[in-house]
Amino acid sequence: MLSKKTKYGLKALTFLGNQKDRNPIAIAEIANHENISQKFLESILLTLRRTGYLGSKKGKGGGYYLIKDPSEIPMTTVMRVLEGPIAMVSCVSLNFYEKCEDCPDEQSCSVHKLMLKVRDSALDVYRNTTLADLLN
Amino acid sequence: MLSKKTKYGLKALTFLGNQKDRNPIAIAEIANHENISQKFLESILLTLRRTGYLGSKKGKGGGYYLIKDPSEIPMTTVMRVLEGPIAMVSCVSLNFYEKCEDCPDEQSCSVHKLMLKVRDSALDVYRNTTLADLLN
DNA sequence: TTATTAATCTACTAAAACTATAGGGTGAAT
DNA sequence: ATTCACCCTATAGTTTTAGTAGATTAATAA
Repeated sequence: MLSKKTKYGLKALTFLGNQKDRNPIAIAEIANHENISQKFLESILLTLRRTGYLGSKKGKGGGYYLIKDPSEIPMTTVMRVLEGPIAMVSCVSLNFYEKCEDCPDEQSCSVHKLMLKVRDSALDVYRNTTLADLLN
Repeated sequence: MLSKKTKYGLKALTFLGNQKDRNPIAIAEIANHENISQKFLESILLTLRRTGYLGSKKGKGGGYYLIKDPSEIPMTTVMRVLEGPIAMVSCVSLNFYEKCEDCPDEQSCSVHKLMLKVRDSALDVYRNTTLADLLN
């Protein structure tokens, strides 16, 4: 299951991407429009800012805005930042590889074989989809 | 992340599929060979039996054995039984569809769009992989 | 200039849900 | 009598999803 964190993060990015200009938009407005718990969204937007997708402005009239062009925001990194590793098992993870403790031989492991395929297919989707593809 | 339930279930199915004959194999032996908590594996094998993949025999010399040919066990149903819906969001699930409460319009929802692609690609893998493909 | 207001930032806490596992008893097959 | 699957329950641990309280920053009104 996709975590709400990822779901909310994607919706927020989309909402910001759909704006005409890039003026700051308050958390409250995004949360309201997308039916998201404001405090939860706050922490999500913070991590998206730290990743380099969003800029923020404090004080009155402040809020969040897209820093990059939507076509330069690939789902690969968005998913990694919000949801974590794309691989369902660490032994097939590109960025977070770890050997399975219980598994003596990766090559002959059925879980490894299957999850490798699944990872490749998911990666294919994420690599070929940017935020721009999800906008209206 | 793939749950250990699914991981263990797959390993058990593979272990049984790799046997020469179809004699019953005790839970303890499978658990031992695959480094699995025996009690946990017990409940997993039970659900696999109820799904119709495994048969069991009680008493001395008892255990579990494959009922179907490995080529007739598609990963689609194995994953659904062990891991749950293949879709990461219920609004793109074939077998467990549910409308998102927060989302007013599915067609314009970015999460929906993305997860539809991911589901299709995962489904493609699972549908084209049977237990036979994972054996040695 | 000063006070007020509106917003992000930070950290801590808490409730709820889910995961993984353990324990003990029952009953069937040998 | 023994060996196994079967079934039910409980529980520790982890993750998710928030909520609370306050600090910080910036714009604006007095």
